[in-house]
Amino acid sequence: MNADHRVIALIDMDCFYVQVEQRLQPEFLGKPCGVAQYYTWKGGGLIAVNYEARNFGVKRGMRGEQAKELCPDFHVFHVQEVNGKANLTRYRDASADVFRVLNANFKLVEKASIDEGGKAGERVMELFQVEYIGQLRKYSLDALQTSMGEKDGYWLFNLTRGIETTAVNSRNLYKTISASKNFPGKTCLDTIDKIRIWCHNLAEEIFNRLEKDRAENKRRAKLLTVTCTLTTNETIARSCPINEYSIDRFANDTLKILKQYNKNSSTSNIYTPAIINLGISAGKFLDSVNTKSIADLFSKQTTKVETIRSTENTINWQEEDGEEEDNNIEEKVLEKPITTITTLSIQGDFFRKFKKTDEQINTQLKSENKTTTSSITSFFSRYTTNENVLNSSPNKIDDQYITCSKCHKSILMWNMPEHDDFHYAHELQMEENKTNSIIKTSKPIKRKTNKQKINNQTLDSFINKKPKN
DNA sequence: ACGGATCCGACT
DNA sequence: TAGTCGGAT
Ligand SMILES: Nc1ccn([C@H]2C[C@H](O)[C@@H](COP(=O)(O)OP(=O)(O)OP(=O)(O)O)O2)c(=O)n1
Ligand SMILES: [Mg+2]
Ligand SMILES: [Mg+2]
Repeated sequence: MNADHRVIALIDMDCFYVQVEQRLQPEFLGKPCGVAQYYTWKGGGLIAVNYEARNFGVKRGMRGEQAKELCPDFHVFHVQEVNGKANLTRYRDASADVFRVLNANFKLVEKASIDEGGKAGERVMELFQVEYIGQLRKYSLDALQTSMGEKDGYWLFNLTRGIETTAVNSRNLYKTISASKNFPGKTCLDTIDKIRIWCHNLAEEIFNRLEKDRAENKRRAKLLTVTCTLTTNETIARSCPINEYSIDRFANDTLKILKQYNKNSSTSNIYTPAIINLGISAGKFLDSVNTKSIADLFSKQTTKVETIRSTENTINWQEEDGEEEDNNIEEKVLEKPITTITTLSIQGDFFRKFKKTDEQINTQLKSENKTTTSSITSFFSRYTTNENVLNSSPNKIDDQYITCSKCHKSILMWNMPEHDDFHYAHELQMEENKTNSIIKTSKPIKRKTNKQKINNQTLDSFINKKPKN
């Protein structure tokens, strides 16, 4: 794909977790609701809020109780809990469903995280006193590089001229699998017994997710990282190798690491300073097919697991039993890690910021804008019922066709939103070509609003797939 | 007591 | 190159 002529579509589900719940309980469709984690502390913390509820001022991060004050009819869905910890499996699975559909229908799909806010965007706006990205064109490459650094300045210079050739990544696989939990206030983990239990709970969740990942993606995590925050407010992260997927091994390894920060006597059950956040993460995935042969191809790589310094001694990671007679515990053998993709950190932040700006612009452009919006259920049905959504073959019944007013082509009814988008994109392109040819005052970016939704049908009749969960 | 989770760059 | 830490979302 030539980066000069490519079209990148951005797909972002509306209030995703809420829709996942509504799909399971359709009686709440059209009602203000949100998804919260936990309950006992002020009705739980909201992590997703639908648009009906946003109209009442309900926001992510609010407590369920506060949402009820703002919106008496507000309904709270609660995240499933397993062993007293929020478990996001339902949403991960739903997300995987979305990506299965996307991957089956598009050549190149990249998972991104585009959100409002963003420090880099703010810094640029502040520094250069601009509101729109195009206004940056009045600054020289030199000026941009002086303020933003050589790399980011160059990127920005080209970006403002419509030049951005970064490849779209085709990978969607996560690089880490992690499970963590806060233990605020009185709930802090201040005894070995409590810590042991939570090491086990987190280990179990990680294990389950790793096993599923191994089956689906034919790879194995090689590194376990334990992260904890103590009441002293310091955060510590330590890693150890994963030799085998096992709940007990994960739990025991985690516990062993944590014990090294216990200032109390090792015979006491009291743990000081207490733990207010505990997390386990698995990463450094390696393909499990041909692992042996691949490992043999490269000379053995030795990786040092950082020594843990305390005033008295230096402790290194070591196996429980001495089977692995690697007495030089300073070094352990790990296979060569997979190559990681690097991207400029500024990119995501920058877009995030200007996305917000765009939304401000939207209010001015309301009347001429439209947006293609549909429910999550219609997303699945539409993109799974047709063999080839984008180029569906025209051997269908006549009354399913409509004539496009712009190009007078006969278009399958359910392809009309996409077809219409084509014209929309085309118009944008023409406009952009005009403004790009000459460097002059920039125009606000023309953008679709979220308000006027066409194709917002909640087409229950199209539902042919329901989750089991 | 604004949680759980993921990614990435800087630093060493 | 590997592990740790912190920032960002
Ligand atoms: N701080 C956050 C942000 C998001 N999410 C979860 C819940 C969201 O439903 C999902 C998708 O994130 P979005 O930022 O896309 O938010 P929504 O889809 O909920 O809302 P919008 O309609 O604005 O996209 O990720 C979360 O748990 N914590
Ligand atoms: Mg969003
Ligand atoms: Mg969304």
